[in-house]
Amino acid sequence: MKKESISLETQLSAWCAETFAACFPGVDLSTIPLAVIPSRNEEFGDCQCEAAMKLAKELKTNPRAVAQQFKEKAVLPAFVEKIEIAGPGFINIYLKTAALADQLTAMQSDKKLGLPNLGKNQTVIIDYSSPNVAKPMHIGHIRSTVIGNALDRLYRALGYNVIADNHLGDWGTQFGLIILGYREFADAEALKTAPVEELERIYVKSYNMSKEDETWRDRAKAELVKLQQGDKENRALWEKFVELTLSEFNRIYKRLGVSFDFYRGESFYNDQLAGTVARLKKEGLASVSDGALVCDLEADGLNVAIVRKSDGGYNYTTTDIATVISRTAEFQPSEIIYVTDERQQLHFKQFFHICKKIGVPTKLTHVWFGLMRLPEATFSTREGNVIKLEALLNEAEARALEVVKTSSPGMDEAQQREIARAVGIGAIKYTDLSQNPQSLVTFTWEKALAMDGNSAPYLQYAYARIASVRDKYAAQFPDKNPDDFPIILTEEIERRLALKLTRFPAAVVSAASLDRPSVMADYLFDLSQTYSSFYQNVPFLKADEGPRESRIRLCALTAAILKNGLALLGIETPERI
RNA sequence: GCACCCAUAGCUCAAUUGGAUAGAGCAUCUGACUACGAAUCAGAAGGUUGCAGGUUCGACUCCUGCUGGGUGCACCA
Repeated sequence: MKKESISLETQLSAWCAETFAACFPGVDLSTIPLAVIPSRNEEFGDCQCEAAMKLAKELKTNPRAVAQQFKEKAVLPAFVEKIEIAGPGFINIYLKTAALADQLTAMQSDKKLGLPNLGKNQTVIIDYSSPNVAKPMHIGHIRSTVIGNALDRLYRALGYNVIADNHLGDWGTQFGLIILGYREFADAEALKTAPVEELERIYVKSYNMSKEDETWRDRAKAELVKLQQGDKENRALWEKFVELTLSEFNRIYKRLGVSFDFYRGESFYNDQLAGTVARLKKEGLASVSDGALVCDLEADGLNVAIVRKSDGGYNYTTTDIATVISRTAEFQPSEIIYVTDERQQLHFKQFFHICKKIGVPTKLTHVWFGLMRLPEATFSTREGNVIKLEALLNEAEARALEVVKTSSPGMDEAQQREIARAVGIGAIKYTDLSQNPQSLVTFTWEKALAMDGNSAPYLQYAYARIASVRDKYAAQFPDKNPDDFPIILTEEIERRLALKLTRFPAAVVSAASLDRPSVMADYLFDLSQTYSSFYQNVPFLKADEGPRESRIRLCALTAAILKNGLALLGIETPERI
């Protein structure tokens, strides 16, 4: 990587570490966080270092004195204007404005906008979306899909070799019920027009019958056994169910701009389950209890996990362990990330623990999010109060279309629709991505489809305005190239914008390493707010030559970051909205 | 009963993982379209961070105990 594309904070962190080492030669600094971070408050410089206070705690001395010692010893890097000691021992750093301009120039000449190649030669598997076959996707599925996809994009942007795997729920006891129900009361017409809905109807009906009718339950069980033993007819039916479901899911994924490298459902690992259990037994981790084979994790505070049912069948703990073993052998990933809702926390803790015990070296991460609820209650298929994902997408596009029509009445209809699609889908995604997911979410249409304030359309609007400025500039000054002029930061708002622009790479790194797309969304919104203020308060096209070109360049870099940053969240940026 | 999670402005959420005066958006109020797109901007108002203790230079953040809500806890995934 080119040296100038390393963020200023990264360089300053290294500089601080060196200076502290010089001040305190005998002291072990390895455990002290020495990083330089963006200032928490703009009035206290551009960046700050809190290490003096942390170090003072370690040394049991006065933090201000430590900071003072640092300041006396410090030889300022060329791009630093000055440093100041403040408060209990903050080291506030002021950057030279010219250095900021240089940093922007370097970013602009880099196709990756300064993103580091952190993931070189590392494979990360992201397991997300993972819906069940024969059940329509509803609004509860969107979070895993959208968050997982954003992580996918973030890791890829940082150079990781990402494998996106859709671990479909395509195997299990429900298929006995569905096969039986299908034979008895499938509606051929409904199966054509709305296949997954019909499969679900069949399942629900069959399930309810099994609860009341023992004979029915036994027949379903028999169908399941036949399927598991490879019976041709049942196998063909199962394949048909999977195919019908997938084709419908793919239609939704396409609308969402989501794609996977693999669709390896649970069935893919089916023939590895017996071996997995054998391995657990061999390692002495499994024991028989009430006829079932279990891993007792009581000692680690993780209850008991069943790995083979008393009827000899396997359950999802076993499947998940087998999946990890298989993935590790095939891809040697450095990490596997799972994106699911919070209800599965215990399950993941259990099987991560077991994997560790059998010596799986891979880092396993569970990214969980709060359950989606309706204002009245938790929604469930049985209650019949689910909102289907497609209905949500349709509604989003319809509402966006209304807005587009009123604000751009002259546009032809096809373009209006295309924009409404990007804006509507973007709004939905952003709603899920812009908040820390670890709290339960109450679904409201109003919130899901927010179009102003902290929302995707706000960011898209900022982008479209820049695109418009760019085109107007090109039309008015066809013989000029802004890049032939230097970036000069004279207005305070220009400097503030510049500082935020330089922090794009750090935002991406942070979002990925915390597995929180919301960090990226926060950054982009903050950037957009600063840009909007710049836009509203400083003339571009009417400015004198020089400042004019410099501002056009700031606009261009902002546009590039908005476009790329939103792309990392899977959100499109139309040139006109 | 045990475990995990959540509680911040009227509402929806932030707070760089222990830092300086807790910040945004919506809603409310006041201003700004004969400058580049008003899906915008400038400003005002809004807080005992659920409660009570504790740890320390410093707590929304960590510890203990409560209150209220959510979710799990043996053959569904």
